[in-house]
Amino acid sequence: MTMHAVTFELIKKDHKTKARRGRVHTPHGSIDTPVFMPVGTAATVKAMRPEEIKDMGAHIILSNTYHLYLRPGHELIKAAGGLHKFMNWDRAILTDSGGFQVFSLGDMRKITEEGVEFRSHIDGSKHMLTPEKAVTIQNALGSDIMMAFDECAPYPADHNYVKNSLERTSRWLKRCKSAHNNTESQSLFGIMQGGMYRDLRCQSAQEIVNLDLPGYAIGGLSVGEPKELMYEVLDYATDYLPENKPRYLMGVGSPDCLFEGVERGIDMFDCVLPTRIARNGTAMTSRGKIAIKNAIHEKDFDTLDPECDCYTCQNYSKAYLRHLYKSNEILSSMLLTNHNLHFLIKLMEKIRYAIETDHFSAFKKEFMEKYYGNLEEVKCL
RNA sequence: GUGGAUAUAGUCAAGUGGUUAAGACACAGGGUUGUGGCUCCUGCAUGCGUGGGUUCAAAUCCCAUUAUCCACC
Repeated sequence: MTMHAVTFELIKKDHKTKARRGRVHTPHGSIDTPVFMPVGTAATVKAMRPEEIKDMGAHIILSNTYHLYLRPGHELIKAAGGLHKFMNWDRAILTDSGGFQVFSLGDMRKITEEGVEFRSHIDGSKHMLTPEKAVTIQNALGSDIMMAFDECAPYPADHNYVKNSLERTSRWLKRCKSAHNNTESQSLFGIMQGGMYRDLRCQSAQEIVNLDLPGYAIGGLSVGEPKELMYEVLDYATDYLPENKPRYLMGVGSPDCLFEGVERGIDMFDCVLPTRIARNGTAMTSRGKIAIKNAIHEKDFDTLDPECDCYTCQNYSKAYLRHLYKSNEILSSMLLTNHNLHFLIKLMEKIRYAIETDHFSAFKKEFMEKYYGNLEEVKCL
């Protein structure tokens, strides 16, 4: 039995669904699950100070291997005393491996058995990322949870391509595990691939679970496929993962997807959605999304969400927020980001409470009706 | 009063005889799911100060007129 820096405690299971209430323990504190993790790609959750994210109840945030490797460089962050110290965040950090960037940065890259050769999006310089390198970088960063270096297959992709890709990802995972030697302070999570194919999801799961890692992620979803298809994959994907380890659905963060994921046994989520749409003028509220730039809010002196107790909703009107957005003021991003993150983090708190008190399904129904107007339309999204 | 210049969308403007009048900003709507994002997409003048005329064809040429600006009396 390997000793892991990160451990999972399963506290309660929902009776009607696969939803679970748990707790992830890390060297930088514990995280109640299901949890939504704000994304701070470049060692900062855009427009937020660490204190703000803490105050709204976040206990873990994400950062990114690829981006920090290119700028400012992992050696510099190591010299600064590690990522926690560098960015003034003393709670848990999960770092993505750069596998997703290989997928999203598209063109200028070449995937081989050894790893991925790519060009920097910053200056065009040539680099090679391998499983070993991704681990080395994440070791230097000192994140609590390191993600395996994987290939996120695109959608659509044929069975043969996805099979080859997942098998290579499994081989890469073994290399990641071998390269990772400070298991007492950092934990490595594996990533399941397999696209939209059930047999491949099963195969991928078996291969990664064999390595007895402290946690497993489901990757390769939310890459452009219809939501219904993602739910279909999730229906069985979580069953292939061990019950006593945290399950992390990568890149998912719209409220409906969070509910659907939790319902299918997901414990951890991350997504740029709340922070990105905040910067682009959209707020998530208990009554659905609000595009603050719309003319209808010009003289609306009410707050974004009457049910919200975030800093923004305590102090500012929609008319003011609209003005800030239209004027391109920095405070617009700050206030809307604060609100959206607060909204999702509180939503997850409510979901955890609902699981604890055995009314998850009822809470889901209540929330969805209010957020999306009526449930019939949600299926069409 | 005389001479000159300019009048094209809410604003700044391209176009100087030939198919549905660039572009930018503003305005209006939409998108965004392991962040290459204070971003991307879409819409927005049947109309070129006004009235005539020339021409197969005029924002473009001609005449008149109005407004604004600049010089000089």
